[in-house]
Amino acid sequence: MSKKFYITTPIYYPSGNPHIGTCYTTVACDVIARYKRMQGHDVMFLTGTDEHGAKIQAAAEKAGMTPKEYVDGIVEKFKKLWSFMNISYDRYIRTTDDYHIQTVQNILTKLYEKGYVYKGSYEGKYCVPCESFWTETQLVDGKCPDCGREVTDSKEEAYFLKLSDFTDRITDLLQNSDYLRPESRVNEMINNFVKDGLEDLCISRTSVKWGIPLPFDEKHTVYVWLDALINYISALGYENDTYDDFDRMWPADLHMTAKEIVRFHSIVWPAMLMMLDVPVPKRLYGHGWINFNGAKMSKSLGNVIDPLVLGERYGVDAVRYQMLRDMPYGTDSNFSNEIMINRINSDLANDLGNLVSRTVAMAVKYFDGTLPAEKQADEAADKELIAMASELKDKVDGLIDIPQLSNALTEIFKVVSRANKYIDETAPWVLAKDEANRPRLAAVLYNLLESIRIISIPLSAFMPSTAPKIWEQIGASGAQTDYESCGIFGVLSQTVTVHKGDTLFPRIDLEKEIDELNAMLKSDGPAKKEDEDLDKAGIITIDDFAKVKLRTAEIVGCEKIKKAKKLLKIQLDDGRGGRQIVSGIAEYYTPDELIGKKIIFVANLAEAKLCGETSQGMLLACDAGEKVQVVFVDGDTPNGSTVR
RNA sequence: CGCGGGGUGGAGCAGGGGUAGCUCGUCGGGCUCAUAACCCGAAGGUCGUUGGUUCAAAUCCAGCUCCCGCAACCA
Repeated sequence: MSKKFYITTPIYYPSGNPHIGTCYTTVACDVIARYKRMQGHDVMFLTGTDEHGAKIQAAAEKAGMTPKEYVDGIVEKFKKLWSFMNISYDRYIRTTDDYHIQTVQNILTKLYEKGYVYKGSYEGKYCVPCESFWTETQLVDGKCPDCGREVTDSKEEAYFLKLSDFTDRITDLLQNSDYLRPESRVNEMINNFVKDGLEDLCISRTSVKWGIPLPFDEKHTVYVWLDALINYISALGYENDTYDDFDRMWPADLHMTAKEIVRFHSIVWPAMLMMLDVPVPKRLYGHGWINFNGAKMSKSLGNVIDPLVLGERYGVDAVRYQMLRDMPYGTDSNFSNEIMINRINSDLANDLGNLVSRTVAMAVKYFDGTLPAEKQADEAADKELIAMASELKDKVDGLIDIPQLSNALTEIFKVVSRANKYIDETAPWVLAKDEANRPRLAAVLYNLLESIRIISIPLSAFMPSTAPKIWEQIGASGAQTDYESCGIFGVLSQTVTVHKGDTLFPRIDLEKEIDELNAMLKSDGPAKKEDEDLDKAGIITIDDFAKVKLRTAEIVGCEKIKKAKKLLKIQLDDGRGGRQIVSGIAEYYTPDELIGKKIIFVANLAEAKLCGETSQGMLLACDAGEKVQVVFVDGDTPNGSTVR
């Protein structure tokens, strides 16, 4: 009987287009899913999109669409990308699907009846026009951060999830099981969120319309995170009639996520399941981020690399390979065009592609493509290669389970290297010079073809379209490409026929490629962003501008605020008795270099407190690339002069 | 003294008490089957810093320092 294996990606939030980070998570799941299928498991691979919430609502309004229309468009993009990346998901869930909504409502009813969801009140600052609650710290100048209007102290009734009852069980789950991996994340969660006792989670909003209504109080919609987490079981048919896989597939064998959402998956999710008396998933893996040229991946920096573009240029399998190969276990990885191209050239073109190419070429050249049955082994020469190839399956099996995909690839490529070395050691071109050596030459080529066959089987999970091309070239087919046959050396026919094929991975000209990619980045990077800025702000009138009172002042005192990384406390001589402002420029200026300088500041900005310090205004500064440049005033302008 | 992770040859990483290892790059050599690919060899490191434990520390402990996330604040 085959064992089941249920693996999930997070469901992605479609407020923008998919990027390489979501792509990594999904490809990693795909590799594991493919590998498990190959091993004969009954696999369910789930991905999807998380389509409710205020941000979607806002993005849709801006685009002049209904939320549903808006997400429909984005979902198409996700599905297109997954199809392009060869993602073999079995099911795609959308949180706007009826059956999911039904499950969420049923679960909430259950939790409510059990007393795990209770009505309380949410206290905070409320902005009436925006219908939004804000915490003290979110306020801007004590006003609504969205519209800038006054907020009032307000209480809103809200529903809470009684996480506080589960502190002990969650602590136990995190510390005494191997649920959360890598282990380094356990301390992070315990110290930050669990140690002092879990707090009940507010799980309903009246301000967000685009969400699932609470079945027992329709004024409220469900907090998106709760809605989202439930997808892992609603997609199996838990509390709905659309699917019927829950008993067979649950608990999940692996939830794959990126590290920033480990918190919800390691605390809220298992607690919810405990409340429902449903078993918790077997494992949660929080992988690191892909950093681009050392900086955090971000759209505002214009360094998002479009997986579609990369895939079109280098081939989908090459991109899949590089992402997985360079992501270490547990921590972040670096990405740059150079890293990617070097990886493709050295591993895929030089080592793997060339190995296949030279082996097949020799079989064609010396035997017209079909090996003779008569072979002559040389145990001393053949032993190591055969041993390494034969042991590969077990090694990769173990690493896939952990899951250390990068190390699995390393193991596979150790055999590739050994095979290349074997060619050098046996020097087939020398053997070919003497007819008497034909049986030995045939054995050498056979051993190489077998090694390639064995390598290509686990590799087929990572590079699903390359493996069949290899099989075609080395004359492997049917059961010779099965998972089981990967553990056996000597499966290919003794008189196998090879077929010379196209180059698997053409070498890439590094310099030329880098130039072209940089040119692409420039053409749709910062310029585009500026336009968006303007669009967003809209056109203002001279009267609007007149509301802002700008004045000059001299910096007479300046010091760092100790508890803050970015803040400087600045004393100004504004010609009217002085004032204090706080500015977030500590990373770019030292107090000494500012004292004595004249600057321009906003004089009629409402007072605010930052890290306990009062700020009575704001100095003008401009973004200068990565840095911030304060606007200084030359000459002997009197302090307090009006700027207009 | 907020919470975590990390500082190992030019770059990226592995190791986690007992001759410092891998990939890429560099230099030299070999080979000519192959995608200017492949194979061998060499150079290059006081394993961030100071002190401690130990017969022995990159590894354990303490202090310091720098980097990167998260959290609080870029008014």
